[in-house]
Amino acid sequence: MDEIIEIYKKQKLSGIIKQEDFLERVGEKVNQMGGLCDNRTAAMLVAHDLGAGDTGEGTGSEVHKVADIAPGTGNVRLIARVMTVFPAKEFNRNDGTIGRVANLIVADETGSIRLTLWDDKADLVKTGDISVGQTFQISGYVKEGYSGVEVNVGNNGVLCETDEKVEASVASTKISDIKNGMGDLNLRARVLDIADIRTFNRKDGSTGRVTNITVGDDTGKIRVTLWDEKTDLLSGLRINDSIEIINAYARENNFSQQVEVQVGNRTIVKKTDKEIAYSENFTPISDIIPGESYSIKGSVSGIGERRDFTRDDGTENSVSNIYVSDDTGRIRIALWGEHAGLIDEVDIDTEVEIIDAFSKSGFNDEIELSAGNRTRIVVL
DNA sequence: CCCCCCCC
Repeated sequence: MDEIIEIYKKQKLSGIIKQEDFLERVGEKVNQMGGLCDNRTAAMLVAHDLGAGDTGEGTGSEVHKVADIAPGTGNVRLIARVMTVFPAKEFNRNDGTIGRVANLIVADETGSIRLTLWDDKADLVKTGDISVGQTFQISGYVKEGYSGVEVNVGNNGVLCETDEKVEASVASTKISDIKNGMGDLNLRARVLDIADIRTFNRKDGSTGRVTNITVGDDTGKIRVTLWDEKTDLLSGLRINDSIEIINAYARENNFSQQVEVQVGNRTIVKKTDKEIAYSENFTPISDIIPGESYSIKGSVSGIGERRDFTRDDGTENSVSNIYVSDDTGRIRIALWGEHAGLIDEVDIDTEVEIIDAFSKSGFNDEIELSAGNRTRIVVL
């Protein structure tokens, strides 16, 4: 209580508010923050709310925007939403005490920045009092860290949850820059294809759900894998929607050897209004070599028959074939399953786009494309 | 952590 009164005096608040009212408001603040604020922090915040100019470290009246924070900014106050929480770590100080440190990524409408929390503030991560999606009033000091400018919040800093609504904007990675192993990945992209949801059994006996979407931006496209409850997002998605994927990670798929974006527990996927440019990269037919995925564009130059067959494993399927020609050559397309019906929709000379078909050396050692369930076909 | 590249 003494320290609250000390702040009351130090901030020369007697001309603004009665001491007892100040104490009451501090109490309200503590309750409002759900126990996340101590008395001293709450007192500084109330003082700030009352327009006090110097409430200690970083609590000057100006609220900084993330984009304005530079290495020389000094103490800052910001209001930002937690985008990522990294686990807290302990370390030994030279004086024999155990220090704690934790990192967050927070964002406001101007960008995102890393917060480094020390000791008591880092403990809030350990106790689960800080999680993705919460918005905080933050006061700390700016420092150049390992991965750029960051805000350090120590014992004199402030980290208080607030109800204030903050639009979070995070720098996005271009698809062509995505590398295996990347974390903390944010993308803005256009939905190009949406697959069905599949269920599978885990080794522990539980049932999982998984699905994929293909997304593109002006630098390329990538397969996105959504797990379990994240597959529910599909019901709200349509092809050509613009989406933001926040806090995803990139992993090479053991099966395809391609890097994919993984949408896990902590990843946020949401639609945006922003138009995202994407143009399909069509390969000239004569450049196709076996063992890759390609998109081609051309005119139908041959139409075969539909055939129903039984696979070795007993499942039924259908296949039909068309030929497609462009300026550089002609190729056979095997149309599997639902694509087999395409032969009824096209005539000779119909323009088509065959997107994401897999090339292989087929019948008579000729290169052909397989249009399977990862392939999208557009009839123009 | 899951999956196709199958037919004649």
